[in-house]
Amino acid sequence: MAIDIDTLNDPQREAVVTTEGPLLVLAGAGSGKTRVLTYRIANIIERDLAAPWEILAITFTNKAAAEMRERLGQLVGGRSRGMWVSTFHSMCGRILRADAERLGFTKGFTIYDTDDLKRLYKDIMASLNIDPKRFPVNALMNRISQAKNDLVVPADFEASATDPVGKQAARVYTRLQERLRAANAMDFDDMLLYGYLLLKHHEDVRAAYQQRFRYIMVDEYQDTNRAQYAITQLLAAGHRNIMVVGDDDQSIYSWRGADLRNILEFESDYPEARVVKLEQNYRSVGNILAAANAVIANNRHRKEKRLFTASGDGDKISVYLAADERDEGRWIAGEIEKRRADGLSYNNMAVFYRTNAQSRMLEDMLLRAGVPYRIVGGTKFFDRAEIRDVMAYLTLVVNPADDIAAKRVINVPRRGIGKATIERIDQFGLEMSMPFLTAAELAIVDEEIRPATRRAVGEFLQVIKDAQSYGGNLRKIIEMVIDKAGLIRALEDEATDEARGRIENIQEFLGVVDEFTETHDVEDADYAAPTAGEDAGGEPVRVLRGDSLADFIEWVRLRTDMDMVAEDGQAVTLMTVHSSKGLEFDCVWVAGMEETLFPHMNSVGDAASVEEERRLAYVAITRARKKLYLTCAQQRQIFGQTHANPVSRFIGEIPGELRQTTGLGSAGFSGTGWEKRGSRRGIAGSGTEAGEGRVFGRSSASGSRGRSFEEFRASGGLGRGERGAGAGSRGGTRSAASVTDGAGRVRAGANPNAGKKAAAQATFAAGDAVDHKTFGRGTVVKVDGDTLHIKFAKTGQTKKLLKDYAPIVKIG
DNA sequence: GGGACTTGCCTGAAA
DNA sequence: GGCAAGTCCC
Repeated sequence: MAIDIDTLNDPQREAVVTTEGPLLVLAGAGSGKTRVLTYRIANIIERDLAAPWEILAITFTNKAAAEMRERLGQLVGGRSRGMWVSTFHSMCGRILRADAERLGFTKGFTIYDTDDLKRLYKDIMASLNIDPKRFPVNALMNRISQAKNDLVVPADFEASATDPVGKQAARVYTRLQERLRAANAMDFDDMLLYGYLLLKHHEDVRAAYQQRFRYIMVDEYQDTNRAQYAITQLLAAGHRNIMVVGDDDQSIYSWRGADLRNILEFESDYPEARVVKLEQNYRSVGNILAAANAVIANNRHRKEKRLFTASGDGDKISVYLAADERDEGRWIAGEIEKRRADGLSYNNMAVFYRTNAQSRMLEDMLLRAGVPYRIVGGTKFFDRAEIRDVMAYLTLVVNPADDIAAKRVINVPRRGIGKATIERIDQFGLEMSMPFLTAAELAIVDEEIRPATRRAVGEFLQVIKDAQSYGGNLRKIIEMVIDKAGLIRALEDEATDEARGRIENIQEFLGVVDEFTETHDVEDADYAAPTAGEDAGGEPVRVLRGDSLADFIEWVRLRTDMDMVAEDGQAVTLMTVHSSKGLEFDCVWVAGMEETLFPHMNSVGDAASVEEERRLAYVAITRARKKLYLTCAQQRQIFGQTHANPVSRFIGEIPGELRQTTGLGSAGFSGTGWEKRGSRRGIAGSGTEAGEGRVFGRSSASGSRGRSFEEFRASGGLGRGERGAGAGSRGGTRSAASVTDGAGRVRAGANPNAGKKAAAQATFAAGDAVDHKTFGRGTVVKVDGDTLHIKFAKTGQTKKLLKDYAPIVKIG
């Protein structure tokens, strides 16, 4: 298929056809960045400027890489085969596997994720007698991670660390790298660090990749850290055909090492660089774009841009002042149903929040209103204990030196191998400098250990050995390991709902195995060019084969739940603002627009952090195509404490004529009786009781630029046509968001026939089957006013629950 | 060795 | 308030 360059605007076209030399593309939100990237690659291919394997496109997430690959497939079909479209980490993984020996690793090295790494840290800290109370694990981990991202090796770190934490970190860092190497393992940061060191110190390797990659493209360049920057520099030094794409206004990851200098100084790194600005926004209506522009204009440190759009103004931005987070969630649910009634699909709607803790109440309210939703992030599939257990077994098959994996599962499922035995083996292994697994082998003949325990150790080792010598295909090997280890059997014996859930997860994991096999067919590899370390012009190297256990493990390690956001069915998307980057929806709700929440309290007080929060707000606003809603709550429970915080400064930064405010006593708020309950509670964080017992905005954020609810309303925050504030309509009035039926019971969600699964209605009768968030399935035995008597299947106990507060859903 | 109880934590989160 | 890790106790 030919690409049609005429459909691009001028700067877009310039970026596409500028193939030679360094190119910086400053791509504003919604300016068609991905299109430019894919068209540019397609253009290179179509004009035969390079073979596919001479092109490298780097993204930050697997999801982004997969999307790009798909869009490229549509543009150039099979000619994208062999192209490296990958994340920094998987690219480094590939480079490192090919020459692992040069750095003292073998090709089968394991990648440790944060959880594995933490175990190792604790281990090391114990052996170095470092008190985790004085030096928290997380602090040391952060410090060392930062060092790795800055390409500081242990020796350099030691020399520069003068503060107490730094000194301890230096000890840990040195030992950590030794232990990782002994376990033939790397953490995520090491992949970049060692990737860099390999290229830096092995000239033949560097030269091979420098020659190979004629064209290099890096997406989201504003998010690169120093290590990624340095790797990019090295790789691009050959042909200097380096294109980076980014938007400094969307840099929201400085806390994980992203360095804005990388993009701001691109032009001094490459003086001959061409710079293209994409400023036409094709996503949002005028009012939304104007709001975004107005907010971001308050940042002092940024490259000046003027985003514009050709589309009309569209609706004003709706601001809703809720009484509390419950009201906020319910209002959002109501508005969602209204938009749904207008004919908009749930898939085009999303609710964002600043912190994950906010999702609970929003979920609860959507559930009650019967609004189907899906959550991005949160509990991660691959982080579940049962999945990690399976992965640990598989890892041991490929890398028996992986002590963390061995210690994790030697007694999973329970085999009667206790702490004492594990410590004994571990100690012995450390003394003899042998892997834990080898030490365990010797423990079988250790007379000091009980015979039954020794037998159990033998059984455990046998599982690994059997798998190592097993010849079947990938799925068969994995099934065999699960079977021989008895993982599912042990769960079956538990016979609880939770255990059944875990079994389902393991089965789903097998589905993931199939997915891997399907998406990594053997042919793919035939298109890859030789890597360094192979004879030049030799056999094409096979990378990621569909049937290799080691490849499967790496693939799993480098992927996350972001990749698993299935598009099945109709549902509203719930996620943090951070995870919304790169996405877009017709309608967007941003909840919790209050000082101390957004901007977050940890950021106020530091100008640079506030600017990052503002960029975050900018990202949130620019996700919306047609309609944007911002909500805030007058009071809110955070970690069990009630807080009353002023309206977010970011709302104030949107010009008044662009927004329309409702809430707090207006028709969107009433008739449920919540407010009575809520008002009985005290309000923390403000020692002041204002008139009528209401305390507005006198809490933790005093002195900030956010405005209290009263100020906000008094200052004309409520525009024309808005319902009056405090109009005395509290209680008893019908509203769109909640309907009171004849019996005084409340049904959340005004759209009764929105046919969705698990439609929750807050009306219960005896005999109803319900599902409780923690207690599981149960049956309503009796309804006593607001109190439900529910008998739970799991425990057999009957509990009294308040229908409006308990996390229960009617099912069936 | 394993279950019950207590403590401490808590922004965001890719690979 | 909720969760996970650590500690205690049988």
